[in-house]
Amino acid sequence: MEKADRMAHQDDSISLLKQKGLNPTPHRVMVLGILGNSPSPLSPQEIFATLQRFHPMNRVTLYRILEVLVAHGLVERIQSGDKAYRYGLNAQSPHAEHPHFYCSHCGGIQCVHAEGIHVQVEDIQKTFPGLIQKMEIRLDGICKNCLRNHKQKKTGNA
Amino acid sequence: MEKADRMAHQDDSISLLKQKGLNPTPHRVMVLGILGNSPSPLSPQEIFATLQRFHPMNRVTLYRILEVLVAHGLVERIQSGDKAYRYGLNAQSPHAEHPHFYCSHCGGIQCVHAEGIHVQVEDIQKTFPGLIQKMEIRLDGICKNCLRNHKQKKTGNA
DNA sequence: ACCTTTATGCAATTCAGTTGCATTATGGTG
DNA sequence: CACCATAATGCAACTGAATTGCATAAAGGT
Repeated sequence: MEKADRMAHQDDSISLLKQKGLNPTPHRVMVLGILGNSPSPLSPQEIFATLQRFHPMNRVTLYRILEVLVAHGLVERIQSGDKAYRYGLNAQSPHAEHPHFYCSHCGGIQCVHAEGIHVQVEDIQKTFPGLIQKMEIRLDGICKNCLRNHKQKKTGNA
Repeated sequence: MEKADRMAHQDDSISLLKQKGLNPTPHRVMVLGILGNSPSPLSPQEIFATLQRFHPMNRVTLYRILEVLVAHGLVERIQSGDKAYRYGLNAQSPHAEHPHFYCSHCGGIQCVHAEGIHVQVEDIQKTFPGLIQKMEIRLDGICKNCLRNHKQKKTGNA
């Protein structure tokens, strides 16, 4: 990646943080930058590993930064399908509700952009006594890559 | 609950286990019975606590039994919204896809039976390169009870 | 510079879940 | 019945993610 691009991304992160009244510390900028550069949500471990390469930081600090970013709406947190959260940038535009696909083989997560998914939360809310704040649709299965790699080996039952 | 009911449930559990070729051990029958009596999915901790009252067993044994039950399709495992799984009986009839509601305040889970939820997995599958095996819709929010308790605090009503 | 607040680091802890291995049923065969 | 094989359970120790408490460093305001 060109240096100018990185700088631009950094500026983006900085202004995002400032918009939310958050101190744009180097650590926060880095975390936000990593999330912004990723096409899919990342686990804290993945973020942590990426950080180690250029900008090592304490695990706890990462958790706390993610916590702050989520609390201020800069980052979305979704169920991963195993036992951990994944983090990704919140779209600035009204966040289009889309399913996430979780590969039970490699543990990877993908965003699924599909028409035909129109769940009317409002309709549910009409009859549901609690307060619905968020909806998450998760698809479980085997991703394209694992499917391909698996086809030859796959023999017999599991 | 009447003794006859309990016995009937026990018989149910036993025959379910036998149907799947599983040894209907007392522990397994107990776990299945607890799940069958619960209107909503339970965490291993909740199941464990219930077991302690009449039928104490080792944590590990519970985990292993749940594992076996899930593997044989007797029990469904869903994401809880915090970090743990919840377990519930699989409906014998073709399991109607329904959302689960997760209360971020008390951590409770409820099944939501709502019309107006018609996600066409088949439509997604047409354009999605991976293999979709399962879909989960999770609603997050505040449940009726927590909502009420929360209002009471705010308004001072008792 | 001084002090307060904020951000980060480090060590220790929690908690769910898992693994390895010993022990106890259970079932089948001679 | 004795004997062995297997399945089921228990116990202890371990893992890995996440959290907490407290110490230290950095940033901001007067």
